[in-house]
Amino acid sequence: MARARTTADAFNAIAEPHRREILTLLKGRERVVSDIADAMGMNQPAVSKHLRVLREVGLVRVHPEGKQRRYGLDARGLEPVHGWTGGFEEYWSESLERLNTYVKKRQREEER
Amino acid sequence: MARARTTADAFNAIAEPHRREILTLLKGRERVVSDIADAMGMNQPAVSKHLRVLREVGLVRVHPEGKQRRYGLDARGLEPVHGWTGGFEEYWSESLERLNTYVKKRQREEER
DNA sequence: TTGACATTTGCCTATATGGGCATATGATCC
DNA sequence: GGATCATATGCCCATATAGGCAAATGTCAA
Repeated sequence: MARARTTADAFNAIAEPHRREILTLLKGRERVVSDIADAMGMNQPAVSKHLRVLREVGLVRVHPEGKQRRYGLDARGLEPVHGWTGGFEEYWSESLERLNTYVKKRQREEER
Repeated sequence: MARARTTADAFNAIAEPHRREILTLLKGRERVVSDIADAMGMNQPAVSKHLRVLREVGLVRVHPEGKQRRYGLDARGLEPVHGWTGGFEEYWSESLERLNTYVKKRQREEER
Protein backbone atom coordinates (compact mmCIF):
# COMPACT_ATOMS: atom_id res chain seq x y z
CA MET A 1 0.00 0.00 0.00
CA ALA A 2 1.24 3.47 -0.81
CA ARG A 3 1.24 6.54 1.36
CA ALA A 4 -2.13 8.18 1.96
CA ARG A 5 -3.26 10.83 -0.45
CA THR A 6 -2.35 14.38 0.46
CA THR A 7 -5.99 15.26 0.00
CA ALA A 8 -7.10 12.58 2.43
CA ASP A 9 -7.28 15.06 5.28
CA ALA A 10 -5.71 18.19 6.74
CA PHE A 11 -3.02 16.12 8.49
CA ASN A 12 -1.67 15.04 5.13
CA ALA A 13 -2.22 18.35 3.39
CA ILE A 14 -0.17 20.36 5.87
CA ALA A 15 2.71 17.89 5.90
CA GLU A 16 4.12 19.82 2.95
CA PRO A 17 6.08 22.94 3.99
CA HIS A 18 5.11 24.92 0.89
CA ARG A 19 1.46 24.33 1.61
CA ARG A 20 1.89 25.57 5.16
CA GLU A 21 3.59 28.62 3.75
CA ILE A 22 0.64 29.26 1.46
CA LEU A 23 -1.82 29.00 4.33
CA THR A 24 0.26 31.46 6.31
CA LEU A 25 0.34 33.86 3.39
CA LEU A 26 -3.44 33.75 3.20
CA LYS A 27 -3.84 34.62 6.83
CA GLY A 28 -4.31 38.32 6.57
CA ARG A 29 -5.85 38.66 3.16
CA GLU A 30 -6.95 36.82 0.10
CA ARG A 31 -4.42 36.55 -2.68
CA VAL A 32 -4.25 35.86 -6.36
CA VAL A 33 -2.24 32.89 -7.62
CA SER A 34 0.55 34.87 -9.23
CA ASP A 35 0.81 36.92 -6.06
CA ILE A 36 1.36 33.78 -4.02
CA ALA A 37 3.87 32.46 -6.54
CA ASP A 38 5.85 35.68 -6.36
CA ALA A 39 5.78 35.78 -2.59
CA MET A 40 7.08 32.22 -2.45
CA GLY A 41 9.59 32.44 -5.24
CA MET A 42 7.99 29.43 -6.91
CA ASN A 43 6.81 29.04 -10.43
CA GLN A 44 3.11 29.37 -10.91
CA PRO A 45 2.11 25.83 -11.98
CA ALA A 46 3.67 24.37 -8.85
CA VAL A 47 1.66 26.77 -6.72
CA SER A 48 -1.52 25.92 -8.59
CA LYS A 49 -1.01 22.28 -7.75
CA HIS A 50 -0.58 22.98 -4.07
CA LEU A 51 -3.66 25.18 -4.16
CA ARG A 52 -5.56 22.33 -5.70
CA VAL A 53 -4.62 20.05 -2.82
CA LEU A 54 -5.59 22.68 -0.28
CA ARG A 55 -8.85 23.25 -2.13
CA GLU A 56 -9.73 19.56 -2.24
CA VAL A 57 -9.12 19.20 1.47
CA GLY A 58 -11.17 22.33 2.11
CA LEU A 59 -8.52 24.58 3.61
CA VAL A 60 -8.84 27.30 0.98
CA ARG A 61 -11.59 28.68 -1.20
CA VAL A 62 -11.50 30.29 -4.60
CA HIS A 63 -13.15 33.52 -5.56
CA PRO A 64 -12.86 34.06 -9.32
CA GLU A 65 -12.33 37.66 -10.15
CA GLY A 66 -12.04 38.29 -13.82
CA LYS A 67 -9.13 36.42 -15.20
CA GLN A 68 -7.65 36.10 -11.79
CA ARG A 69 -8.55 33.71 -9.02
CA ARG A 70 -8.38 35.00 -5.51
CA TYR A 71 -7.71 32.37 -2.89
CA GLY A 72 -8.91 32.77 0.65
CA LEU A 73 -8.31 30.85 3.84
CA ASP A 74 -10.82 28.47 5.37
CA ALA A 75 -8.81 27.15 8.26
CA ARG A 76 -11.59 25.36 10.06
CA GLY A 77 -10.11 22.10 8.82
CA LEU A 78 -7.08 22.73 10.99
CA GLU A 79 -9.04 22.42 14.18
CA PRO A 80 -8.86 18.60 14.27
CA VAL A 81 -5.09 18.80 13.99
CA HIS A 82 -4.88 21.38 16.72
CA GLY A 83 -7.23 19.40 18.87
CA TRP A 84 -5.42 16.14 18.41
CA THR A 85 -2.01 17.56 19.21
CA GLY A 86 -3.56 19.45 22.10
CA GLY A 87 -4.28 16.13 23.72
CA PHE A 88 -0.54 15.78 24.27
CA GLU A 89 0.04 19.21 25.70
CA GLU A 90 0.93 17.94 29.13
CA TYR A 91 3.90 16.13 27.66
CA TRP A 92 5.70 19.22 26.53
CA SER A 93 4.43 21.84 28.93
CA GLU A 94 6.75 21.68 31.87
CA SER A 95 4.50 23.42 34.33
CA LEU A 96 1.67 21.11 33.35
CA GLU A 97 4.02 18.19 33.70
CA ARG A 98 4.86 19.28 37.22
CA LEU A 99 1.19 19.60 37.98
CA ASN A 100 0.63 16.14 36.61
CA THR A 101 3.42 14.74 38.72
CA TYR A 102 1.92 16.45 41.72
CA VAL A 103 -1.52 15.06 41.02
CA LYS A 104 -0.18 11.54 40.63
CA LYS A 105 1.76 11.88 43.83
CA ARG A 106 -1.35 13.00 45.68
CA GLN A 107 -3.27 10.09 44.22
CA ARG A 108 -0.65 7.65 45.42
CA GLU A 109 -0.75 9.21 48.86
CA GLU A 110 -4.50 8.99 49.01
CA GLU A 111 -4.38 5.31 48.14
CA ARG A 112 -2.60 4.57 51.41
CA MET B 1 10.87 15.76 -6.59
CA ALA B 2 9.11 13.25 -4.45
CA ARG B 3 7.10 13.76 -1.33
CA ALA B 4 9.05 14.62 1.82
CA ARG B 5 10.21 11.75 3.98
CA THR B 6 7.88 10.75 6.79
CA THR B 7 10.82 11.17 9.12
CA ALA B 8 11.44 14.72 7.96
CA ASP B 9 9.48 16.14 10.88
CA ALA B 10 6.49 15.58 13.13
CA PHE B 11 4.12 17.06 10.54
CA ASN B 12 4.95 14.24 8.17
CA ALA B 13 5.15 11.55 10.82
CA ILE B 14 1.65 12.14 12.16
CA ALA B 15 0.06 12.29 8.74
CA GLU B 16 -0.33 8.52 8.98
CA PRO B 17 -3.44 7.47 10.96
CA HIS B 18 -1.84 4.32 12.35
CA ARG B 19 1.02 6.35 13.73
CA ARG B 20 -1.40 8.70 15.43
CA GLU B 21 -3.11 5.68 16.90
CA ILE B 22 0.19 4.41 18.26
CA LEU B 23 0.95 7.75 19.90
CA THR B 24 -2.49 7.74 21.48
CA LEU B 25 -1.95 4.22 22.78
CA LEU B 26 1.28 5.30 24.41
CA LYS B 27 -0.38 8.16 26.22
CA GLY B 28 -1.04 6.56 29.54
CA ARG B 29 1.73 4.01 29.70
CA GLU B 30 4.66 2.53 27.91
CA ARG B 31 3.96 -0.52 25.85
CA VAL B 32 5.77 -3.42 24.30
CA VAL B 33 5.67 -3.89 20.53
CA SER B 34 3.50 -7.00 20.54
CA ASP B 35 1.14 -5.24 22.91
CA ILE B 36 0.73 -2.37 20.45
CA ALA B 37 0.28 -4.75 17.55
CA ASP B 38 -2.48 -6.60 19.41
CA ALA B 39 -4.23 -3.40 20.44
CA MET B 40 -4.22 -2.22 16.83
CA GLY B 41 -5.02 -5.50 15.17
CA MET B 42 -1.95 -5.13 12.98
CA ASN B 43 0.84 -7.57 12.36
CA GLN B 44 4.07 -6.95 14.19
CA PRO B 45 6.40 -6.01 11.31
CA ALA B 46 4.10 -3.23 10.19
CA VAL B 47 3.99 -1.83 13.70
CA SER B 48 7.76 -2.04 14.00
CA LYS B 49 8.12 0.05 10.89
CA HIS B 50 5.80 2.73 12.17
CA LEU B 51 7.68 2.74 15.46
CA ARG B 52 10.89 3.23 13.55
CA VAL B 53 9.49 6.33 11.88
CA LEU B 54 8.24 7.70 15.18
CA ARG B 55 11.61 6.94 16.75
CA GLU B 56 13.58 8.68 14.01
CA VAL B 57 11.44 11.75 14.31
CA GLY B 58 11.82 11.66 18.09
CA LEU B 59 8.23 11.13 19.12
CA VAL B 60 8.84 7.86 20.95
CA ARG B 61 11.67 6.32 22.88
CA VAL B 62 12.71 2.73 23.39
CA HIS B 63 13.47 1.12 26.70
CA PRO B 64 14.83 -2.39 26.13
CA GLU B 65 13.59 -4.78 28.75
CA GLY B 66 14.97 -8.24 28.26
CA LYS B 67 13.81 -9.58 24.95
CA GLN B 68 11.08 -7.03 24.81
CA ARG B 69 11.28 -3.39 23.86
CA ARG B 70 9.07 -1.01 25.71
CA TYR B 71 8.13 2.11 23.78
CA GLY B 72 7.32 5.33 25.53
CA LEU B 73 5.93 8.64 24.40
CA ASP B 74 8.05 11.74 23.92
CA ALA B 75 5.46 14.11 22.54
CA ARG B 76 7.48 17.28 22.78
CA GLY B 77 7.89 17.12 19.02
CA LEU B 78 4.17 17.73 18.66
CA GLU B 79 4.38 21.21 20.10
CA PRO B 80 5.43 22.83 16.80
CA VAL B 81 2.40 21.29 15.12
CA HIS B 82 0.10 22.45 17.88
CA GLY B 83 1.67 25.87 17.83
CA TRP B 84 1.45 26.27 14.08
CA THR B 85 -2.19 25.25 13.90
CA GLY B 86 -2.88 27.41 16.92
CA GLY B 87 -1.99 30.42 14.82
CA PHE B 88 -5.20 29.81 12.92
CA GLU B 89 -7.44 29.40 15.91
CA GLU B 90 -9.36 32.58 15.28
CA TYR B 91 -10.54 31.15 11.98
CA TRP B 92 -12.50 28.31 13.49
CA SER B 93 -13.39 29.58 16.92
CA GLU B 94 -16.49 31.63 16.51
CA SER B 95 -16.30 33.35 19.85
CA LEU B 96 -12.69 34.22 19.16
CA GLU B 97 -13.68 35.47 15.77
CA ARG B 98 -16.21 37.74 17.36
CA LEU B 99 -13.59 38.94 19.76
CA ASN B 100 -11.27 39.58 16.87
CA THR B 101 -13.91 41.55 15.07
CA TYR B 102 -14.51 43.55 18.21
CA VAL B 103 -10.81 44.27 18.65
CA LYS B 104 -10.45 45.40 15.07
CA LYS B 105 -13.49 47.60 15.43
CA ARG B 106 -12.02 49.19 18.53
CA GLN B 107 -8.77 49.75 16.70
CA ARG B 108 -10.54 51.47 13.87
CA GLU B 109 -12.39 53.65 16.33
CA GLU B 110 -9.18 54.59 18.09
CA GLU B 111 -7.61 55.62 14.82
CA ARG B 112 -10.12 58.38 14.45
C1' DT C 1 -12.67 36.76 -33.98
C1' DT C 2 -8.09 37.66 -32.38
C1' DG C 3 -4.75 38.65 -28.95
C1' DA C 4 -3.01 38.87 -24.38
C1' DC C 5 -2.93 37.54 -19.77
C1' DA C 6 -3.95 34.29 -15.69
C1' DT C 7 -4.41 29.60 -14.25
C1' DT C 8 -4.99 24.84 -14.64
C1' DT C 9 -3.81 20.40 -16.37
C1' DG C 10 -1.15 16.72 -18.68
C1' DC C 11 3.08 14.24 -19.05
C1' DC C 12 7.43 12.61 -17.24
C1' DT C 13 11.02 11.45 -13.72
C1' DA C 14 12.99 10.56 -9.31
C1' DT C 15 11.67 9.29 -4.91
C1' DA C 16 9.23 7.45 -1.00
C1' DT C 17 6.21 5.00 1.00
C1' DG C 18 2.91 1.06 3.74
C1' DG C 19 2.04 -3.47 4.21
C1' DG C 20 2.65 -8.65 3.38
C1' DC C 21 5.98 -12.31 3.85
C1' DA C 22 10.25 -14.44 4.90
C1' DT C 23 14.33 -13.96 7.27
C1' DA C 24 17.93 -11.86 10.20
C1' DT C 25 19.14 -10.12 14.75
C1' DG C 26 18.85 -10.00 19.89
C1' DA C 27 18.18 -11.75 24.34
C1' DT C 28 17.12 -15.40 27.79
C1' DC C 29 17.21 -19.92 29.46
C1' DC C 30 18.53 -24.87 29.19
C1' DG D 1 25.97 -24.43 21.90
C1' DG D 2 20.97 -24.90 20.89
C1' DA D 3 16.07 -23.81 21.36
C1' DT D 4 12.71 -20.17 21.80
C1' DC D 5 10.49 -15.89 22.07
C1' DA D 6 10.35 -10.76 20.69
C1' DT D 7 11.60 -7.38 17.22
C1' DA D 8 13.74 -5.45 13.35
C1' DT D 9 14.94 -5.71 8.37
C1' DG D 10 15.02 -6.88 3.59
C1' DC D 11 12.50 -7.47 -0.62
C1' DC D 12 8.64 -6.71 -3.62
C1' DC D 13 4.53 -4.27 -5.40
C1' DA D 14 1.09 -0.82 -6.07
C1' DT D 15 0.50 3.86 -5.43
C1' DA D 16 1.25 8.71 -4.85
C1' DT D 17 3.58 12.45 -5.01
C1' DA D 18 6.38 17.40 -6.16
C1' DG D 19 8.11 19.97 -9.52
C1' DG D 20 9.68 21.23 -14.42
C1' DC D 21 7.92 22.14 -18.99
C1' DA D 22 4.54 22.47 -22.59
C1' DA D 23 0.01 22.89 -23.84
C1' DA D 24 -4.99 23.52 -22.81
C1' DT D 25 -8.66 26.33 -20.80
C1' DG D 26 -10.82 30.59 -19.23
C1' DT D 27 -11.64 35.54 -19.29
C1' DC D 28 -11.68 40.08 -20.93
C1' DA D 29 -10.87 43.77 -24.28
C1' DA D 30 -10.68 45.76 -28.85
